[in-house]
Amino acid sequence: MVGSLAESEGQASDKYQRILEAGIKVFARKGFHNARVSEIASEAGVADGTIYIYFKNKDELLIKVFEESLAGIIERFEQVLAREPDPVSKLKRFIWSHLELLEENQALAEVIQVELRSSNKFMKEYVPARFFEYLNIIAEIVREGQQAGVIRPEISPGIFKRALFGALDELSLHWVLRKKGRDYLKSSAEQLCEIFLKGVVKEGIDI
Amino acid sequence: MVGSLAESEGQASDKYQRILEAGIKVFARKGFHNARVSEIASEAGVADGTIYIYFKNKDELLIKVFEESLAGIIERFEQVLAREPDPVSKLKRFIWSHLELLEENQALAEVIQVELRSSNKFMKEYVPARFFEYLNIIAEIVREGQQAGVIRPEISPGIFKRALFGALDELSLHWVLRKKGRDYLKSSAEQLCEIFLKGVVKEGIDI
Amino acid sequence: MVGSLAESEGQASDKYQRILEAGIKVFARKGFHNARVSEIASEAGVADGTIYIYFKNKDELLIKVFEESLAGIIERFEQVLAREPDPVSKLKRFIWSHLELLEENQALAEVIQVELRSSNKFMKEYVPARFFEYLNIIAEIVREGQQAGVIRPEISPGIFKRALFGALDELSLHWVLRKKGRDYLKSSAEQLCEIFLKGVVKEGIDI
Amino acid sequence: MVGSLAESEGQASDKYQRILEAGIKVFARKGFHNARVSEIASEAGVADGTIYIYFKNKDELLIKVFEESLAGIIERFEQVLAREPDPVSKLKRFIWSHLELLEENQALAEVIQVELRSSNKFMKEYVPARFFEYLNIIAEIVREGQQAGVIRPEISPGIFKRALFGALDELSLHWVLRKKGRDYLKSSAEQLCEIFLKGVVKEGIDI
DNA sequence: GATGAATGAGCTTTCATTCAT
DNA sequence: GATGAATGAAAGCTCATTCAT
Repeated sequence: MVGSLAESEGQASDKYQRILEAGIKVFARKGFHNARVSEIASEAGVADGTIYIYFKNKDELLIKVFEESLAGIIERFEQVLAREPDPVSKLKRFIWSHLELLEENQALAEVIQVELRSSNKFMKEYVPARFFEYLNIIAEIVREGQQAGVIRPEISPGIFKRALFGALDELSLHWVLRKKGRDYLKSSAEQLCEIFLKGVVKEGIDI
Repeated sequence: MVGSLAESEGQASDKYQRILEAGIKVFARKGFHNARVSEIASEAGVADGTIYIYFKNKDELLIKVFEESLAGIIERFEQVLAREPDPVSKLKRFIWSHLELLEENQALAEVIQVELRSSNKFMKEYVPARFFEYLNIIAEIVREGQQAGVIRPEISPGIFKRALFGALDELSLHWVLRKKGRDYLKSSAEQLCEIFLKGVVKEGIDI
Repeated sequence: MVGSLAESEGQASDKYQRILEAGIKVFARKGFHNARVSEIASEAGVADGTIYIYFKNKDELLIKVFEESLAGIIERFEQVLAREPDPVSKLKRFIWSHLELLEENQALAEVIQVELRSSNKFMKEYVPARFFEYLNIIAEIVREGQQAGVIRPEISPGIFKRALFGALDELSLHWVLRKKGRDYLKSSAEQLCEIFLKGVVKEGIDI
Repeated sequence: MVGSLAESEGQASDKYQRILEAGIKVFARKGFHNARVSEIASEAGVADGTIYIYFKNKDELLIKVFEESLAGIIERFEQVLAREPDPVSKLKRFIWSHLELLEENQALAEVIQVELRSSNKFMKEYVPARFFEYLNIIAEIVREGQQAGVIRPEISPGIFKRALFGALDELSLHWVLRKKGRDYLKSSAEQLCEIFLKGVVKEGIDI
């Protein structure tokens, strides 16, 4: 009796957190539509009904999975980027960090890569505020670079942020789905730095 | 008799085509999982069961929607690109054409943008051959440019094609989901040409 | 044109017969409920719709399969039995012939064994007249035997006919379903003769 | 509170049993293929989905209906037969009991008579272990009788058990389907005892 | 008569959600 | 708060039957 109490009460009410993490795992494994609430519950070690105490429904759980995960990522990124001396290194660091993040945390990566897309669609009303925050890290670096005179002023930060994210996203997706190795992520990072910083056209060529 | 009947009925047995187009519309409107076979059927003006005469199941319909649509797009792109004199103009033309295509055909765009993703996931076994063909148009231009000496040899065509597609894709998604106006697409095209051809870093800055 | 006409008209309109035979095969192979009208059609080499020219519906086809098949069997049995000199040999011959018939014509056997049962049920209104005719062959032999003084008068022909048919049926079913060999049918025939003619109790034992 | 609630609800969670009994009724009424899961559910007073908590699917429900019902019957038969002094009376008692059982429980009878057949077919892989147990009660009596010297040694218990069951089965079917009265069952029992114990041929007649 | 493409009613099964305990 | 048995709506798919040719 004591033992079981200790066990069940063990981590106070971390149930919210546990469900969230179970959500990441199961959404990653099965995709949103194929994820079963009961599977998430059992992964989290709670009863099915318990999920509905902490989340309004399955959709909201997915949203929270994004939001909370991104919150952590954003915080971490801001710390990492603060250590970089200039906007150009920040941009490089962003690219590397985004891809490294995936490697460390594939389940979350799959949710963000794949489910964010399909959910964007069926949850049209949901505006992914955190995701915008994440994108704006990029835009902010660009603006900084423009102020510092190292990034061309004709570049639109709002479009650039999506272009870069899209590129990262597509390469990540390919890496996730096609089970590419570690080297593929490294090459991707190097190449993206080249492309987004210097472009592909040879210097001196008129375009 | 035959002729007039065929005419009044629509176009004889264009049912395959009609279902395909209804599929595009409904998948775009609802997403794959929320699209109801019965809705596709009624959109196509056929009975539910008729869909199963032409397609093995709902999954196969989605696949065919991609394959057939992309086949048309690829053909069209190859014609358009053939008219461009050099690899750099081809790359620009590709970017513009991709975005113009979306504008003309929003429903198809939504399916390709969003559903391709979520289906990639649950149809892991399906290898989207046509999509690879599409991507390879980009890679081919890069290779051409490298041979012609106008594109830097250190650029990997295989990674570049995904980076560019990802960027186009993300901007398109944003345009589709956030109902941005026509100008947004134009700016996107211009900016992407700048970014991917010349990079964002000011000339003369050491990186 | 000539060739195809010759072919299609080849056997005049034996289509009725062909469908009937296809019905036997497919009902035997799949059971009534799992038999597809289209499979019967293709087995018969006709179009699906053609079946509805010759038969009101699937149920009626099943009924006709029984009736027509039994008609042939009854005719054959009457010929065979007419050659037997006395009621007791007739009874023996009936048992042997019933089992031999199965061996020659397993598909029909399965239909009669299995589908007759389940169809009796869902087609409650249908009274299998031909089947009664078949059973009455047995009853008639018993009556003959009673008149000739070789069969005990206290035996009810109406109950005996069903008892014997049931026994034959059950052994046949076992043989059909469990893929027993030829010997099993021979032993069955021998044993049934023993049991139904002489009973199982040793002579002299009081019961 | 607990007790009274349990009482008012029926019998606590007898849902398994209730579904089983509803299954017997509906399978008997409609046959396996025409029985609707929703009808069984409403007959049992539960929701459609509840059936799938207790049974894997409709097929398994049918199997369980057999197995559980036969288990009860076999137990009852063994008790009844144990009270009979000798193999011959046991055989008589078996015949009477089988037919009496039907009378008491017509719905179950119909399922066993009719659906067992059609299911044997479509569930070829399912080996009706309980049914074999039931048959073996007969075989065992025969063996006992042979050891006791009251049943002829040339009778094969394995064939006899099927012959007797088939006869009982056919008469029962006729009784069930043709709505024969109580007397028909009595005559059937008497006649079967005569036939299976003493045969139909008059004593002294050479066969 | 013959065809076979088309129909659409109707089925089993799943699973998010509820609520009595 | 926590549970998990029960719910029941809803959807993909099948296939007997029809009917324009």
